[in-house]
Amino acid sequence: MDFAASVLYAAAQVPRGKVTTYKMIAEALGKADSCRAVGSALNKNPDPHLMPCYRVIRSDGRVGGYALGESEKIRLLAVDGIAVEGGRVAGYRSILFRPAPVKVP
DNA sequence: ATTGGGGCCTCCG
DNA sequence: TCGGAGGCCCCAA
Repeated sequence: MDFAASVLYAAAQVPRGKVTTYKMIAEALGKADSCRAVGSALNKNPDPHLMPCYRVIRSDGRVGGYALGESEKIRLLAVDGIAVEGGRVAGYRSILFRPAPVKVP
């Protein structure tokens, strides 16, 4: 399992109505300081519509970027019932989901 | 709140 | 093949 696939796998674990952060995913892969690389992987992900990477936000609560545009990301979050106000996810602290560690041999 | 520096991965020259 | 730049970032001043 390569890096990109691991990232997608971790992101896919996030249930509807919850969010996770780039950092958490990095940690789930055992590489806590590769958060930026995680963003890269999600950005180049093959199926933005099948892969809910919009549920991945920054650790400070800001939405971060999105391949299809930040506004689109916000819209998709709204569909999940997650409100974004002033560029930040409202009450993101209480809906954070930590993905299970991904074994990467 | 801002700013600067750092580490990880991928793509292009 | 090798090197450099950039990206859906993070943390400490």
